[in-house]
This record gives sequence, C-alpha cells and structure tokens, in this order.
Amino acid sequence: MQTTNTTEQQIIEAARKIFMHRGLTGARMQDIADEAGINKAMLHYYYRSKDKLFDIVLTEAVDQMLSRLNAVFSGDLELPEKIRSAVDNYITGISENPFLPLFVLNEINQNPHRIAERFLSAPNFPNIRGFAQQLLEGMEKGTLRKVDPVQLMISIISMCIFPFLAKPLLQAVFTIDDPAFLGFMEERKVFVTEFVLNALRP
Amino acid sequence: MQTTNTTEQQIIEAARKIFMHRGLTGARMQDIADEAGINKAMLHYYYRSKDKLFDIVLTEAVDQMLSRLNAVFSGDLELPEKIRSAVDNYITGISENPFLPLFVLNEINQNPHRIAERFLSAPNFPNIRGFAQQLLEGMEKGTLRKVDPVQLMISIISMCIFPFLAKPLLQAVFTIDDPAFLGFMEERKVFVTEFVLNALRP
DNA sequence: GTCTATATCGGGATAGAC
DNA sequence: GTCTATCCCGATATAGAC
Repeated sequence: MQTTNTTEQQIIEAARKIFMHRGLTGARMQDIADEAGINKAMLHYYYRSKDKLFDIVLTEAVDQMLSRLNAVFSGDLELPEKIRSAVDNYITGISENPFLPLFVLNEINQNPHRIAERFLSAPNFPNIRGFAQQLLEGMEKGTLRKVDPVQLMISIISMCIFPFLAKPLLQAVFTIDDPAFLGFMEERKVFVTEFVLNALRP
Repeated sequence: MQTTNTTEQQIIEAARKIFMHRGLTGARMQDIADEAGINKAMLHYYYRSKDKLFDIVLTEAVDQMLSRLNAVFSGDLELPEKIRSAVDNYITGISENPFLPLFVLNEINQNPHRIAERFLSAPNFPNIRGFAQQLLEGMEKGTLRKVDPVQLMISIISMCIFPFLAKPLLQAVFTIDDPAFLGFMEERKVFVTEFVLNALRP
C-alpha cells in the first residue's frame, strides 16, 4: 500500500479537475481517463460508474466548503479580528480552488434535495448560532449598529465568493489578467473587512 | 404574421426555460420539444441545431443581464437614492428570472473568450465610468469615505446576486420555504442599501 | 409546416484476452 | 490490474410522407 500516486488517487484527482470544470453532464469519462493518464476501462474497474465517481467528488467538495464556512464563523476571537481572519481565510482558501464554489452551487441547483440533506447532515456543519449570538451581544452593548445577523452573514459570504464566480466576466470588463486578478483579491481582503466593520459602526 | 404564440416563439420560450435550468450539456432536445408542446423534428426545422438554439438563448440572457447592470449604474439620481433604486431594481428583476445569473456565469466559465467578447461588444454595455466618477466626487467633497470604486461596485452586485445563486442552500440551512425566501429578499433590499450607505459614512 | 421513422454518432459500460 | 474491442443506449439530426 503505497502512500502517493496510487491509481485510485490519480483517478480521483483527475475526476475532481474535470468535474469541477465541466460539471456532471459536461464531463466525459474519456477526458477523465486522459487526465489521469490511464485507460477508460480502468475508471469502471475502480469506481463502478460515472455517477459513483461524481458522488465522491461532490461529497469531498461539499465537505471542503463546509470547512471553510466553519472557519469563517467559528473560533473565539473578538468580532473585528474574527471578521478580518474569516475574510482572509475564506478568500485565500478559494483562491487555491477557484472552481469549487460554482461547482457546488451548480449541483445544488440541479438537485436541491439530495445535496441540501448532505449539507445538513454533515458532521462539520458550521456553528452559525455562535456567530449570530456574538453579533447580538455587540448590538445590545451598543458597540455595533443593529442589523439582521443572517443578512449580515450572507453579505460577508457573498462579497468573498462572488468575484470568483464572475471572474472571467470581471476580467473582461476591467481588462485584468490572471496575476492582476489575484492582486485584486488580495486587496479585497482588506476592503471587505473595512467595509463590513464600517457598516457596523453604530 | 401573428403577434403572439407563433411556433418560433414557443420554441424559444421552451428552450430558454430548459437551458436555463439544465445548461447546454444537461438539456435534451426532447425536453425542449415537450415543453413547447411540439415535435422534436420541428426544433431542427426552425433552428438548425442544438448549438444554434442555445446560442440564441444565451445571447438574450447576456443582454438581459447587461440591461440590469445598466439599470444599477446609470441614471442621474443623487448617490444615496441611486443606490437604493439600483438595489431595488436589481433584486426585483432577478426575482422574476432567478436562474438567469447562474446560467450566465456558468456558460461564461465554460467559454470565457466567446462570451467575454460578446459582453464587451454589446451596444448596451453599462456606463461604469459615470458611477465611479460620481463616487469619486463624493469622496473629494468629504461626504463619502474613500474606497476603491471598483471594489464597491462589485460588492453591491455580489450582495444582490449571490443569494439567488445559493438559494437552495440558504433555504436548507435556515429552513425557509419559497414564499419566505421572497420575503427575505424584500427585506434584503433595505438591508443592502442601509449597509452600503452606512459603510460609506466618512 | 408538421408528423413518423430512421440514420448517425457520441459516450457510458462490459467482455474477455493477457 | 491493465489493455483492446465491442456492446448498447440515449440523444442529435435527417429523410421523406402527408
């Protein structure tokens, strides 16, 4: 039992890459085989069907997104620092895997029930209540302007994720290349943090 | 030449519905024919191929999104009122066609070059400069906190669009049904407007 | 213009040799 | 475990009668 580059691993990695980019219906088994540098039949030998293979990739992806959400809303930092670190971690994480959000959102929209269940039953489902509680306390004390915590949480996530979803469009509109886009997202960490904290001033 | 419900029209409407929901690779010509209440062969009679049909739907969709962006950033209102009306119009517009953003973002990511060109060469490309200029003036006068106009514009759009992209997920996480979601988006119009204006206080 | 029947093709899946 | 060849089905596309 070798630790790296076993055939199963190669297949999963290839499948992840192709499925992420093309989606379930857009991906072809041949593409995955080519990407993995093996034969098409091997895919069926190790994983019985396209659906099975896809299921594994999707589960991994959902898990990964949940971990990120967790990172955003858990921990016991003070609010400003928590928001700063949340935005930072989130944008950094997605930068390493920029197709992940679109992939997950897509498949959720294709099959809401199946995936919603998977999210809710996940062991690492994020601790939303804790963050909301922390916000409410700040509002009671008067250090924060009163806003709906749910609206706020969704706004923070929106501002972090959306630019990745619309990346090619933004690049076209503002004529920026790939390195410049990364720079833009680095600046965005600061912008979003400042933006949110300023919006929450009483 | 009748004004409504010509066969071409029925086909386009059906194609729009199916393509929006399933994407290019996920949609089947049979589904479109069923939806239009006609025979599969008719699709090829009026529009030569699946690709041709898809192209028409996509072009329409891109156009529609550009119009919305235009609505957000054009006009000659004062800034607070402009932002309020922009958010309102945008959320209302997408509510009527909630699959549009995911559809467009998807196909942009599948084929960045083709679609980016289409965006940029569109006659109704939004007047971004005007809005940015308006912001800069406010910042000079000291009525607005200084921020990067591009980051701001993307943030406003993010907060309006993202909830629609993640709708099934949000519904699962917060256990809200369809009517409640609409209510949530109504409240969001006010929230986003207030949020942005407060963030821009000097 | 509208239908039925059919050709054609791509891609998922399996058989079987090695 | 790995390969080649092949099966088989679903989906696009076309032919041709009416």
